[in-house]
Amino acid sequence: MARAPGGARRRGGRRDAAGGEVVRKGPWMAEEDEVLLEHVRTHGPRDWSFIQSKGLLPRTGKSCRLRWVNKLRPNLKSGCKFSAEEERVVLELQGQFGNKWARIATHLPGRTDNDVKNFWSTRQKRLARLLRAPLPGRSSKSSSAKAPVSATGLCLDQVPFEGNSSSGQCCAATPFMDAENAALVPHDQTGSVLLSFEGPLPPIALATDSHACSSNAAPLPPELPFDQPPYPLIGFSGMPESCDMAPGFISAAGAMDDLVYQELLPMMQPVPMILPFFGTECSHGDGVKAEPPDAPADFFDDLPADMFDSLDQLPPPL
DNA sequence: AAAGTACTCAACCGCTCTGAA
DNA sequence: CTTCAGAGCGGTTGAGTACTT
Repeated sequence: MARAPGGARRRGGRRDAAGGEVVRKGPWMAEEDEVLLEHVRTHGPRDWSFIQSKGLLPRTGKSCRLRWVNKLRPNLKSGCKFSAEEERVVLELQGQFGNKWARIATHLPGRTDNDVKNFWSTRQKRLARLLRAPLPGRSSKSSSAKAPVSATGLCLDQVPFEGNSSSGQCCAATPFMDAENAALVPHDQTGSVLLSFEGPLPPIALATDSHACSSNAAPLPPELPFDQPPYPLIGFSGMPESCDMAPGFISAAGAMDDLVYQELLPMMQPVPMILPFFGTECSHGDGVKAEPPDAPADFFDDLPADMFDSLDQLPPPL
């Protein structure tokens, strides 16, 4: 999806009285990248404002830094969709930290905070559309950013991300449940019927870059034992091993507010009960299409008999 | 094939944090 | 202690592309 660099863009850059560009904005050109890279080679990734003050580039220091961080920095997985494991990490860490994208990104080698932010934003938009409801209250700096969602508490964020990401060119498919199906399940069932995670999840282990398009993983942060193999995504014996699950479906009913539930109710009518996460896309290369919601008839016959043992009982209806 | 919609990505803005003077 | 500049971060926007109808 490469855009032609230097093309007209919404932000044209400030100009002086003579019309000459003082601060250039918009897409970066290859020559600008070269200058920026040269600066980093000689000075390191710092002194960004030096670039502007010395007239090396008609860009602000901020802009230079951003360009470096998001595009020019080595070891970036640019153009590579989030793998299932990466998605899982994002979901988990967002639950822990809230919208601390930079912090989350430190746990994802090759990913920038912008990547994570975009990923999350896309997910939220899709979710909002599915629920036919507006996104949760806009930023105001205090709401979303400061309110991490617990790993077990359901909020809109906890609804799984449907796998467009599974179509990534070089990363593993995302075997997420069919999000539309998820929306068809009453919230008290999505929470308890699926899986019930009580207590803290095990520490995140990073994807072993096996799906990653580039093997040049950045240094790992010290806080987490990334040298250990990833813990099982779900301690769930019945799961097909080929379908490692992202945790998006790990949802608990309790926190979903009644408003959302009321909005979901009409949608739930046509389908009595669907186990949402079984509408998975266990992609094996080509990707297997999710089961359509209206054709789950023999579906359960294929599942191990004991796979529901670990599931909670249905809670009493509201 | 065309139109509409959804998705992705790059880059901006404004605010906050941090360290030096 | 205060001020200020630079760096960093999160939110937002809109163009281009992909997908669906």
